[in-house]
Amino acid sequence: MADGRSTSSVSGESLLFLTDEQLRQGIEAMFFAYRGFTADPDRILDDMAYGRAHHRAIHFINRAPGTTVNNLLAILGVTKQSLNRVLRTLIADGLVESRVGRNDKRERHLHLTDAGKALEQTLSDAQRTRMRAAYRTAGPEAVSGFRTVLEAMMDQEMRTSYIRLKETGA
Amino acid sequence: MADGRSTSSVSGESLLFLTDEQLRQGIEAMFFAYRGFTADPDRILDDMAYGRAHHRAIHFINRAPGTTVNNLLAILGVTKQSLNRVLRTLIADGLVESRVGRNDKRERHLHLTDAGKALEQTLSDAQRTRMRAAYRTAGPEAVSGFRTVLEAMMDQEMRTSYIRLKETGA
DNA sequence: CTTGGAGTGTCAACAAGGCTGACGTATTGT
DNA sequence: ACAATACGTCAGCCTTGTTGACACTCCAAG
Repeated sequence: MADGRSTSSVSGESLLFLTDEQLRQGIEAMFFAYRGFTADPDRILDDMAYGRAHHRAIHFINRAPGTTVNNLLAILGVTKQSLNRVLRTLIADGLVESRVGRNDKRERHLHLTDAGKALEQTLSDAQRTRMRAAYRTAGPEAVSGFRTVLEAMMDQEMRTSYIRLKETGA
Repeated sequence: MADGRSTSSVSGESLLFLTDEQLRQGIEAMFFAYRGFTADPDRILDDMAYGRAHHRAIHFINRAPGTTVNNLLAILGVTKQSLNRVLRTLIADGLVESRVGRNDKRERHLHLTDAGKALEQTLSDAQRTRMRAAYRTAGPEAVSGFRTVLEAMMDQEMRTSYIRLKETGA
């Protein structure tokens, strides 16, 4: 560590040294890339009365229709009060529908309305466009590596959520 | 788009189709991974009176010692009022030093004090530890792809900043 | 059937960290 | 001399996170 160096795994024939400099470049890449990643939906949301928190809620409700509030809470990693404020406006604006659970009537199952789906489409189109461009530029092998590193970077808890969603969608 | 499919670049012998599903998985991977990415320094900062904004300022001052306020503003992509609030506390707490420019006395050149460097080290150690673990798990080829995709995902402006920093450090 | 606890909603208060607008003060360059 | 630049600061606003407290519904166990 003091010499800014750390041993690493072997890659085929070459030994990889992970210097602090290499790691820092990765850190900065994440910082700058995340800014780009959120920029396009942010621009769209700015014109409306919504923010990034609304986007996240809409995204995951669309991804897992009928999900409960508690479930969404766990995925988003915020307090119910924070989520509720966002959810309330989305429901009031007719983008999200909250249905009382059939089996357990305490639970609320969340669904996007047609208007909600339309907004989701608009937002994720914008985000996917950038993603698609980046993927094409980088090429398939790079994309595979990209996903592998991101997965390794998640907390165990989040990795579980991520995998579950991934399998749901596939 | 309606069929959830979009053509892409050719990869050696195989044709890559970027389905909306694949893109969405990438989007979710970014979301979950970024949470992990910031989690460790956030925990440390929570115990002090600082937040993520302080971390960012400290990081880039350390990265480019003597940088001007305007320069930092451009890299961080915030207003001077936002940055100033953070900078003021860091200077008051003796972590950052602001020196009047030699050539142009309007400019303030920012440096970390010893205490500032110590905090920077603590924060980036935590972040690098996770990064190193992820890099090792994923392997060298994945790391290369990871970086390639992230670079392609940045805004042109940010890519320029990123590259400049990268060359500075190397 | 009562009661504890889980799931949910909501109110209040607060903090971090973005933003805009306006203004002041050096300093520099034309 | 004057305009532009670099910086600092005050005031006010927004979003989105936090705690704490409380109420309601409903399920399940005693």
